[in-house]
Amino acid sequence: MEQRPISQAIIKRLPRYYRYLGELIAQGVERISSNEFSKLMGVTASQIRQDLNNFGGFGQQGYGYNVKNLYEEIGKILGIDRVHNIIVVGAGNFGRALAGYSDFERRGFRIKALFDRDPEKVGHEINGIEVHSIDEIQDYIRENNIEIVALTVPKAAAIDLAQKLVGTGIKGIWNFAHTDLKVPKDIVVENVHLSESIMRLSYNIVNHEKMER
Amino acid sequence: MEQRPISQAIIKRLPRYYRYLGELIAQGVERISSNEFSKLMGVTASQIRQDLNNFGGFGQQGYGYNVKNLYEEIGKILGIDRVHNIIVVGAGNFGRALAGYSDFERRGFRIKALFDRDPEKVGHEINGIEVHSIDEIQDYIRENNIEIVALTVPKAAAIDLAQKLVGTGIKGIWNFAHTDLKVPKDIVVENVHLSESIMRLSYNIVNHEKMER
DNA sequence: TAGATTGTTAATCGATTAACAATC
DNA sequence: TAGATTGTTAATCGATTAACAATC
Repeated sequence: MEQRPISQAIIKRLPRYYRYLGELIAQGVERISSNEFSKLMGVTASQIRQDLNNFGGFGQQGYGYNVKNLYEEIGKILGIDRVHNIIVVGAGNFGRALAGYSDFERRGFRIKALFDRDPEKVGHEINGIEVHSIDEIQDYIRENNIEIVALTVPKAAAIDLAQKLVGTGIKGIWNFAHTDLKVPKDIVVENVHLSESIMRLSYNIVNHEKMER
Repeated sequence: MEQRPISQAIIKRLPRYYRYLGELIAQGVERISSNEFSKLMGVTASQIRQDLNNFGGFGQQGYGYNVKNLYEEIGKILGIDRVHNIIVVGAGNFGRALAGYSDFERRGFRIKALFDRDPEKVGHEINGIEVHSIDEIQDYIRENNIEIVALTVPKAAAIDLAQKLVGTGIKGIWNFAHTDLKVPKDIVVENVHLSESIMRLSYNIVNHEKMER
Protein backbone atom coordinates (compact mmCIF):
# COMPACT_ATOMS: atom_id res chain seq x y z
CA MET A 1 0.00 0.00 0.00
CA GLU A 2 3.03 2.21 0.46
CA GLN A 3 3.44 4.52 -2.54
CA ARG A 4 7.11 4.95 -3.34
CA PRO A 5 8.12 8.40 -4.52
CA ILE A 6 7.66 9.12 -8.20
CA SER A 7 10.49 10.99 -9.86
CA GLN A 8 9.89 14.47 -11.23
CA ALA A 9 11.09 13.19 -14.61
CA ILE A 10 7.95 11.08 -14.77
CA ILE A 11 5.67 13.83 -13.46
CA LYS A 12 6.96 16.09 -16.22
CA ARG A 13 5.75 13.62 -18.82
CA LEU A 14 2.28 12.90 -17.44
CA PRO A 15 0.61 16.11 -18.63
CA ARG A 16 1.90 15.43 -22.12
CA TYR A 17 0.43 11.94 -22.12
CA TYR A 18 -2.78 13.49 -20.89
CA ARG A 19 -2.85 15.99 -23.71
CA TYR A 20 -2.29 13.38 -26.39
CA LEU A 21 -4.94 11.13 -24.89
CA GLY A 22 -7.39 14.03 -24.94
CA GLU A 23 -6.71 14.48 -28.64
CA LEU A 24 -7.15 10.78 -29.28
CA ILE A 25 -10.53 10.88 -27.56
CA ALA A 26 -11.52 13.84 -29.73
CA GLN A 27 -10.57 11.77 -32.75
CA GLY A 28 -12.70 8.90 -31.54
CA VAL A 29 -9.83 6.51 -30.89
CA GLU A 30 -10.86 3.94 -28.29
CA ARG A 31 -7.75 1.87 -27.71
CA ILE A 32 -4.05 2.28 -28.28
CA SER A 33 -1.00 0.11 -27.73
CA SER A 34 2.12 1.46 -26.10
CA ASN A 35 3.81 0.95 -29.45
CA GLU A 36 1.38 3.07 -31.44
CA PHE A 37 1.34 5.66 -28.69
CA SER A 38 5.11 5.79 -28.65
CA LYS A 39 5.23 6.54 -32.37
CA LEU A 40 2.65 9.27 -32.00
CA MET A 41 4.49 10.95 -29.15
CA GLY A 42 8.07 10.35 -30.20
CA VAL A 43 9.11 8.46 -27.09
CA THR A 44 9.84 4.78 -26.50
CA ALA A 45 7.08 2.28 -25.82
CA SER A 46 9.15 1.02 -22.94
CA GLN A 47 9.11 4.41 -21.29
CA ILE A 48 5.36 4.70 -21.62
CA ARG A 49 4.79 1.30 -20.03
CA GLN A 50 7.30 1.96 -17.29
CA ASP A 51 5.82 5.37 -16.52
CA LEU A 52 2.25 4.12 -16.33
CA ASN A 53 3.16 1.11 -14.26
CA ASN A 54 4.34 3.35 -11.49
CA PHE A 55 0.69 4.08 -10.86
CA GLY A 56 -0.97 0.79 -11.68
CA GLY A 57 -1.71 -1.62 -14.45
CA PHE A 58 -3.95 0.44 -16.72
CA GLY A 59 -3.45 -1.74 -19.77
CA GLN A 60 -4.45 -5.21 -20.81
CA GLN A 61 -2.21 -7.78 -22.44
CA GLY A 62 -2.96 -8.37 -26.07
CA TYR A 63 -5.22 -5.32 -26.20
CA GLY A 64 -3.35 -2.21 -25.16
CA TYR A 65 -4.81 0.71 -23.25
CA ASN A 66 -8.33 2.02 -23.25
CA VAL A 67 -7.86 5.65 -24.22
CA LYS A 68 -10.73 7.13 -22.25
CA ASN A 69 -9.93 5.13 -19.15
CA LEU A 70 -6.25 6.02 -19.26
CA TYR A 71 -7.12 9.68 -19.76
CA GLU A 72 -9.26 9.64 -16.66
CA GLU A 73 -6.73 7.76 -14.60
CA ILE A 74 -3.95 10.19 -15.45
CA GLY A 75 -6.35 13.01 -14.66
CA LYS A 76 -6.84 11.56 -11.19
CA ILE A 77 -3.11 11.10 -10.71
CA LEU A 78 -2.54 14.74 -11.65
CA GLY A 79 -5.27 15.81 -9.25
CA ILE A 80 -7.38 17.47 -11.90
CA ASP A 81 -10.44 15.40 -11.08
CA ARG A 82 -11.15 18.00 -8.45
CA VAL A 83 -11.43 21.77 -8.23
CA HIS A 84 -8.45 23.97 -7.34
CA ASN A 85 -9.17 27.52 -6.25
CA ILE A 86 -6.62 30.00 -7.50
CA ILE A 87 -5.99 33.69 -7.07
CA VAL A 88 -3.72 35.72 -9.29
CA VAL A 89 -1.56 38.47 -7.84
CA GLY A 90 -0.70 41.22 -10.27
CA ALA A 91 -3.37 42.52 -12.63
CA GLY A 92 -0.92 43.41 -15.39
CA ASN A 93 -0.87 41.82 -18.82
CA PHE A 94 0.27 38.51 -17.46
CA GLY A 95 -2.32 38.36 -14.74
CA ARG A 96 -4.99 39.27 -17.27
CA ALA A 97 -3.76 36.58 -19.62
CA LEU A 98 -4.12 33.97 -16.90
CA ALA A 99 -7.51 35.32 -15.88
CA GLY A 100 -8.72 35.14 -19.45
CA TYR A 101 -7.60 31.60 -19.99
CA SER A 102 -10.71 29.45 -20.23
CA ASP A 103 -8.70 26.24 -20.63
CA PHE A 104 -7.75 26.35 -16.97
CA GLU A 105 -11.34 26.64 -15.88
CA ARG A 106 -12.19 23.58 -17.93
CA ARG A 107 -9.57 21.57 -16.10
CA GLY A 108 -10.83 22.54 -12.67
CA PHE A 109 -8.49 25.42 -12.02
CA ARG A 110 -10.80 28.22 -10.92
CA ILE A 111 -9.44 31.72 -10.80
CA LYS A 112 -11.49 33.30 -8.04
CA ALA A 113 -9.95 36.75 -7.84
CA LEU A 114 -7.18 39.05 -8.96
CA PHE A 115 -5.10 41.16 -6.57
CA ASP A 116 -3.21 44.34 -7.26
CA ARG A 117 -1.75 47.17 -5.23
CA ASP A 118 -2.82 49.82 -7.70
CA PRO A 119 -5.98 51.52 -6.28
CA GLU A 120 -6.98 52.40 -9.86
CA LYS A 121 -7.42 48.73 -10.64
CA VAL A 122 -9.02 47.63 -7.39
CA GLY A 123 -12.78 47.17 -7.63
CA HIS A 124 -12.82 46.73 -11.38
CA GLU A 125 -13.48 43.46 -13.14
CA ILE A 126 -11.26 41.73 -15.65
CA ASN A 127 -12.89 38.95 -17.61
CA GLY A 128 -15.57 38.79 -14.98
CA ILE A 129 -13.02 38.42 -12.20
CA GLU A 130 -12.85 41.10 -9.55
CA VAL A 131 -9.64 42.90 -8.66
CA HIS A 132 -9.03 43.18 -4.93
CA SER A 133 -6.54 45.19 -2.94
CA ILE A 134 -3.38 43.34 -2.09
CA ASP A 135 -3.98 44.25 1.56
CA GLU A 136 -6.91 41.88 1.72
CA ILE A 137 -5.09 38.89 0.36
CA GLN A 138 -4.53 36.98 3.59
CA ASP A 139 -8.14 37.30 4.72
CA TYR A 140 -9.40 36.43 1.28
CA ILE A 141 -7.36 33.23 1.14
CA ARG A 142 -8.61 32.08 4.51
CA GLU A 143 -12.24 32.86 3.75
CA ASN A 144 -12.33 31.41 0.24
CA ASN A 145 -10.45 28.18 0.53
CA ILE A 146 -7.70 29.23 -1.86
CA GLU A 147 -5.18 26.56 -2.66
CA ILE A 148 -2.91 28.13 -5.27
CA VAL A 149 -1.54 31.66 -5.63
CA ALA A 150 -0.14 32.73 -8.99
CA LEU A 151 2.46 35.47 -8.62
CA THR A 152 2.77 37.73 -11.66
CA VAL A 153 4.55 40.57 -9.91
CA PRO A 154 8.14 41.85 -9.95
CA LYS A 155 10.85 39.92 -8.18
CA ALA A 156 11.02 41.93 -4.96
CA ALA A 157 7.24 41.93 -4.54
CA ALA A 158 7.13 38.18 -5.12
CA ILE A 159 9.68 37.48 -2.39
CA ASP A 160 7.74 39.73 -0.08
CA LEU A 161 4.42 38.13 -0.90
CA ALA A 162 5.73 34.60 -0.52
CA GLN A 163 6.45 35.47 3.10
CA LYS A 164 2.98 36.87 3.62
CA LEU A 165 1.43 33.72 2.20
CA VAL A 166 3.12 31.38 4.66
CA GLY A 167 0.60 30.28 7.25
CA THR A 168 -2.48 31.25 5.27
CA GLY A 169 -3.10 27.63 4.33
CA ILE A 170 -2.23 27.84 0.64
CA LYS A 171 -0.67 24.72 -0.76
CA GLY A 172 1.11 25.95 -3.85
CA ILE A 173 2.65 28.99 -5.51
CA TRP A 174 2.74 29.33 -9.27
CA ASN A 175 5.70 31.65 -9.58
CA PHE A 176 6.16 33.82 -12.66
CA ALA A 177 8.69 36.14 -11.02
CA HIS A 178 12.34 35.80 -12.00
CA THR A 179 13.54 34.64 -8.65
CA ASP A 180 13.56 31.56 -6.48
CA LEU A 181 11.15 31.67 -3.56
CA LYS A 182 12.08 30.35 -0.17
CA VAL A 183 9.03 28.92 1.56
CA PRO A 184 8.46 26.12 4.08
CA LYS A 185 8.28 22.70 2.50
CA ASP A 186 4.53 22.35 2.99
CA ILE A 187 4.11 24.87 0.18
CA VAL A 188 4.93 23.62 -3.31
CA VAL A 189 6.45 26.07 -5.78
CA GLU A 190 6.15 25.67 -9.53
CA ASN A 191 8.30 28.14 -11.42
CA VAL A 192 7.63 29.60 -14.84
CA HIS A 193 10.82 31.45 -15.62
CA LEU A 194 10.32 32.92 -19.07
CA SER A 195 13.68 34.62 -19.12
CA GLU A 196 15.36 31.27 -18.60
CA SER A 197 13.20 29.74 -21.29
CA ILE A 198 14.26 32.28 -23.89
CA MET A 199 17.91 31.90 -22.93
CA ARG A 200 17.67 28.17 -23.55
CA LEU A 201 16.13 28.95 -26.92
CA SER A 202 18.98 31.32 -27.62
CA TYR A 203 21.57 28.71 -26.65
CA ASN A 204 20.00 26.07 -28.83
CA ILE A 205 19.82 28.43 -31.79
CA VAL A 206 23.42 29.56 -31.47
CA ASN A 207 24.76 26.07 -30.91
CA HIS A 208 22.48 24.39 -33.35
CA GLU A 209 25.05 23.59 -36.03
CA LYS A 210 27.17 21.68 -33.53
CA MET A 211 24.15 19.84 -32.24
CA GLU A 212 23.37 18.19 -35.56
CA ARG A 213 23.84 14.53 -34.91
CA MET B 1 38.67 21.88 -31.15
CA GLU B 2 35.69 19.61 -31.57
CA GLN B 3 32.91 20.63 -29.19
CA ARG B 4 31.10 17.56 -27.92
CA PRO B 5 27.38 17.92 -27.41
CA ILE B 6 26.24 19.43 -24.15
CA SER B 7 23.26 17.77 -22.51
CA GLN B 8 20.01 19.68 -22.15
CA ALA B 9 20.21 19.00 -18.40
CA ILE B 10 23.20 21.33 -18.29
CA ILE B 11 21.65 23.93 -20.60
CA LYS B 12 18.65 24.07 -18.27
CA ARG B 13 20.91 25.08 -15.40
CA LEU B 14 22.97 27.74 -17.15
CA PRO B 15 20.36 30.52 -17.06
CA ARG B 16 19.96 29.98 -13.34
CA TYR B 17 23.69 30.30 -12.75
CA TYR B 18 23.56 33.42 -14.86
CA ARG B 19 20.76 34.90 -12.78
CA TYR B 20 22.56 34.26 -9.49
CA LEU B 21 25.78 35.67 -10.83
CA GLY B 22 23.93 38.82 -11.90
CA GLU B 23 22.64 39.19 -8.37
CA LEU B 24 26.10 38.68 -6.93
CA ILE B 25 27.44 41.43 -9.20
CA ALA B 26 24.66 43.73 -8.00
CA GLN B 27 25.74 42.98 -4.45
CA GLY B 28 29.32 43.83 -5.27
CA VAL B 29 30.68 40.31 -4.83
CA GLU B 30 33.85 39.89 -6.87
CA ARG B 31 34.79 36.25 -6.40
CA ILE B 32 33.09 33.08 -5.31
CA SER B 33 34.17 29.49 -4.79
CA SER B 34 32.14 26.59 -6.15
CA ASN B 35 31.46 25.68 -2.52
CA GLU B 36 29.98 29.04 -1.55
CA PHE B 37 28.07 29.19 -4.81
CA SER B 38 26.66 25.71 -4.22
CA LYS B 39 25.31 26.72 -0.83
CA LEU B 40 23.73 29.83 -2.29
CA MET B 41 22.03 27.94 -5.09
CA GLY B 42 21.21 24.71 -3.33
CA VAL B 43 23.12 22.42 -5.66
CA THR B 44 26.39 20.52 -5.23
CA ALA B 45 29.75 22.18 -5.75
CA SER B 46 30.70 19.21 -7.84
CA GLN B 47 27.86 19.84 -10.24
CA ILE B 48 28.82 23.49 -10.65
CA ARG B 49 32.43 22.62 -11.45
CA GLN B 50 31.42 19.83 -13.81
CA ASP B 51 28.91 22.03 -15.61
CA LEU B 52 31.31 24.91 -16.09
CA ASN B 53 34.15 22.70 -17.21
CA ASN B 54 32.14 21.60 -20.19
CA PHE B 55 32.81 25.05 -21.59
CA GLY B 56 36.26 25.82 -20.30
CA GLY B 57 38.31 26.48 -17.20
CA PHE B 58 36.76 29.66 -15.90
CA GLY B 59 38.09 29.30 -12.37
CA GLN B 60 41.44 29.48 -10.72
CA GLN B 61 42.79 27.02 -8.17
CA GLY B 62 42.96 28.42 -4.67
CA TYR B 63 40.87 31.44 -5.67
CA GLY B 64 37.55 30.37 -7.12
CA TYR B 65 35.65 32.11 -9.88
CA ASN B 66 35.64 35.75 -10.80
CA VAL B 67 31.94 36.63 -10.67
CA LYS B 68 31.88 39.25 -13.39
CA ASN B 69 34.00 37.17 -15.73
CA LEU B 70 31.93 34.05 -15.22
CA TYR B 71 28.74 36.05 -15.78
CA GLU B 72 30.04 37.28 -19.08
CA GLU B 73 31.28 33.88 -20.16
CA ILE B 74 27.95 32.23 -19.46
CA GLY B 75 26.27 35.10 -21.30
CA LYS B 76 28.38 34.29 -24.34
CA ILE B 77 27.63 30.59 -24.07
CA LEU B 78 23.90 31.36 -23.95
CA GLY B 79 24.26 33.62 -26.95
CA ILE B 80 22.99 36.71 -25.17
CA ASP B 81 26.08 38.71 -25.99
CA ARG B 82 24.37 39.53 -29.27
CA VAL B 83 21.00 40.82 -30.43
CA HIS B 84 18.12 38.52 -31.30
CA ASN B 85 15.26 39.96 -33.32
CA ILE B 86 11.88 38.63 -32.29
CA ILE B 87 8.33 39.02 -33.48
CA VAL B 88 5.30 38.06 -31.45
CA VAL B 89 2.28 36.52 -33.13
CA GLY B 90 -0.96 37.12 -31.30
CA ALA B 91 -1.68 40.54 -29.83
CA GLY B 92 -3.79 39.21 -26.99
CA ASN B 93 -2.94 39.52 -23.33
CA PHE B 94 -0.03 37.15 -23.62
CA GLY B 95 1.46 38.85 -26.63
CA ARG B 96 1.09 42.20 -24.89
CA ALA B 97 2.75 40.83 -21.80
CA LEU B 98 5.76 39.74 -23.82
CA ALA B 99 5.82 43.02 -25.71
CA GLY B 100 5.80 44.96 -22.45
CA TYR B 101 8.59 43.01 -20.91
CA SER B 102 11.59 45.29 -20.68
CA ASP B 103 13.81 42.58 -19.20
CA PHE B 104 14.02 40.86 -22.56
CA GLU B 105 15.15 44.01 -24.29
CA ARG B 106 17.90 44.39 -21.75
CA ARG B 107 19.21 40.93 -22.56
CA GLY B 108 19.34 41.55 -26.26
CA PHE B 109 15.98 40.10 -27.18
CA ARG B 110 14.36 42.80 -29.29
CA ILE B 111 10.69 42.55 -30.02
CA LYS B 112 10.40 44.24 -33.40
CA ALA B 113 6.71 43.79 -34.15
CA LEU B 114 3.45 42.16 -33.18
CA PHE B 115 1.22 40.30 -35.59
CA ASP B 116 -2.48 39.64 -35.37
CA ARG B 117 -5.24 38.66 -37.73
CA ASP B 118 -7.77 41.03 -36.18
CA PRO B 119 -8.02 44.11 -38.49
CA GLU B 120 -9.10 46.13 -35.46
CA LYS B 121 -5.71 45.66 -33.91
CA VAL B 122 -3.58 46.03 -37.03
CA GLY B 123 -1.90 49.42 -37.35
CA HIS B 124 -2.13 50.22 -33.64
CA GLU B 125 0.80 50.31 -31.30
CA ILE B 126 1.21 48.34 -28.10
CA ASN B 127 3.99 49.49 -25.85
CA GLY B 128 5.51 51.30 -28.78
CA ILE B 129 5.44 48.17 -30.91
CA GLU B 130 3.39 48.17 -34.06
CA VAL B 131 0.78 45.52 -34.79
CA HIS B 132 0.97 44.12 -38.32
CA SER B 133 -1.39 41.94 -40.27
CA ILE B 134 -0.63 38.26 -40.10
CA ASP B 135 -0.63 38.21 -43.91
CA GLU B 136 2.58 40.19 -43.98
CA ILE B 137 4.50 37.93 -41.65
CA GLN B 138 6.65 36.09 -44.19
CA ASP B 139 7.77 39.24 -45.96
CA TYR B 140 8.40 40.98 -42.69
CA ILE B 141 10.63 38.18 -41.43
CA ARG B 142 12.72 38.19 -44.58
CA GLU B 143 13.09 41.95 -44.67
CA ASN B 144 13.84 42.47 -41.00
CA ASN B 145 16.25 39.71 -40.16
CA ILE B 146 13.93 38.04 -37.67
CA GLU B 147 15.41 35.12 -35.82
CA ILE B 148 12.72 34.11 -33.33
CA VAL B 149 8.94 33.97 -33.59
CA ALA B 150 6.91 33.79 -30.39
CA LEU B 151 3.56 32.12 -30.96
CA THR B 152 0.84 33.22 -28.55
CA VAL B 153 -2.11 31.98 -30.59
CA PRO B 154 -4.50 29.04 -30.25
CA LYS B 155 -3.33 25.54 -31.01
CA ALA B 156 -4.70 25.20 -34.55
CA ALA B 157 -3.35 28.59 -35.58
CA ALA B 158 0.05 27.73 -34.15
CA ILE B 159 0.31 24.51 -36.16
CA ASP B 160 -0.71 26.42 -39.24
CA LEU B 161 1.76 29.21 -38.66
CA ALA B 162 4.64 26.87 -37.94
CA GLN B 163 4.24 25.58 -41.49
CA LYS B 164 4.19 29.08 -42.91
CA LEU B 165 7.37 29.94 -41.05
CA VAL B 166 9.40 27.10 -42.54
CA GLY B 167 11.72 28.48 -45.18
CA THR B 168 11.53 32.10 -44.06
CA GLY B 169 14.91 31.83 -42.39
CA ILE B 170 13.79 31.97 -38.79
CA LYS B 171 15.91 29.96 -36.42
CA GLY B 172 13.63 29.41 -33.46
CA ILE B 173 10.02 29.28 -32.34
CA TRP B 174 9.02 30.21 -28.83
CA ASN B 175 5.83 28.22 -28.59
CA PHE B 176 3.13 29.17 -26.08
CA ALA B 177 0.41 27.11 -27.77
CA HIS B 178 -0.68 23.87 -26.12
CA THR B 179 0.57 21.62 -28.83
CA ASP B 180 3.79 20.18 -30.15
CA LEU B 181 5.00 21.72 -33.39
CA LYS B 182 6.51 19.65 -36.13
CA VAL B 183 9.15 21.64 -37.96
CA PRO B 184 12.37 20.75 -39.80
CA LYS B 185 15.30 20.29 -37.51
CA ASP B 186 16.99 23.53 -38.53
CA ILE B 187 14.31 25.35 -36.54
CA VAL B 188 14.60 25.07 -32.77
CA VAL B 189 11.39 24.97 -30.73
CA GLU B 190 11.21 26.04 -27.11
CA ASN B 191 7.87 25.22 -25.52
CA VAL B 192 6.16 27.09 -22.71
CA HIS B 193 3.24 24.87 -21.88
CA LEU B 194 1.46 26.60 -19.01
CA SER B 195 -1.27 24.00 -18.78
CA GLU B 196 1.36 21.33 -18.21
CA SER B 197 3.04 23.52 -15.64
CA ILE B 198 -0.12 23.91 -13.57
CA MET B 199 -0.82 20.19 -13.78
CA ARG B 200 2.59 19.47 -12.33
CA LEU B 201 1.82 21.93 -9.56
CA SER B 202 -1.47 20.16 -8.98
CA TYR B 203 0.23 16.76 -8.83
CA ASN B 204 2.84 17.96 -6.39
CA ILE B 205 0.21 19.54 -4.15
CA VAL B 206 -2.01 16.47 -4.10
CA ASN B 207 0.88 14.08 -3.56
CA HIS B 208 2.79 16.26 -1.21
CA GLU B 209 2.23 14.32 1.97
CA LYS B 210 3.73 11.21 0.42
CA MET B 211 6.65 13.18 -0.91
CA GLU B 212 7.92 14.23 2.51
CA ARG B 213 11.31 12.65 2.84
C1' DT C 1 -6.08 -21.50 -29.31
C1' DA C 2 -2.66 -18.22 -31.43
C1' DG C 3 -1.31 -13.60 -31.60
C1' DA C 4 -0.68 -9.44 -29.46
C1' DT C 5 0.79 -6.66 -26.02
C1' DT C 6 1.30 -5.76 -21.33
C1' DG C 7 3.89 -5.72 -16.76
C1' DT C 8 8.25 -6.30 -15.03
C1' DT C 9 13.02 -7.74 -14.58
C1' DA C 10 17.59 -7.10 -16.31
C1' DA C 11 21.00 -4.42 -19.05
C1' DT C 12 22.51 -0.11 -20.56
C1' DC C 13 23.19 4.44 -20.63
C1' DG C 14 23.79 8.99 -18.82
C1' DA C 15 23.99 12.23 -15.15
C1' DT C 16 25.40 13.29 -10.52
C1' DT C 17 28.46 13.04 -6.72
C1' DA C 18 32.81 11.97 -4.51
C1' DA C 19 37.60 12.12 -4.35
C1' DC C 20 41.99 13.86 -5.13
C1' DA C 21 46.06 15.29 -7.75
C1' DA C 22 47.28 19.58 -9.99
C1' DT C 23 48.16 24.25 -9.26
C1' DC C 24 47.32 29.01 -8.18
C1' DT D 1 55.55 28.34 1.13
C1' DA D 2 51.01 26.56 2.92
C1' DG D 3 46.23 26.69 2.17
C1' DA D 4 42.58 26.79 -0.78
C1' DT D 5 40.15 25.43 -4.54
C1' DT D 6 39.92 24.11 -9.15
C1' DG D 7 39.81 20.62 -13.05
C1' DT D 8 39.16 16.01 -13.82
C1' DT D 9 38.96 11.07 -13.09
C1' DA D 10 36.53 7.44 -10.81
C1' DA D 11 32.42 5.74 -8.24
C1' DT D 12 27.67 5.95 -7.58
C1' DC D 13 23.22 6.66 -8.51
C1' DG D 14 19.09 7.02 -11.22
C1' DA D 15 16.67 6.94 -15.45
C1' DT D 16 15.96 4.84 -19.91
C1' DT D 17 15.83 1.03 -22.94
C1' DA D 18 15.71 -3.83 -24.06
C1' DA D 19 13.98 -8.26 -23.42
C1' DC D 20 10.77 -11.61 -22.33
C1' DA D 21 7.61 -14.33 -19.46
C1' DA D 22 2.86 -13.66 -18.12
C1' DT D 23 -1.64 -13.28 -19.76
C1' DC D 24 -5.56 -11.37 -22.10
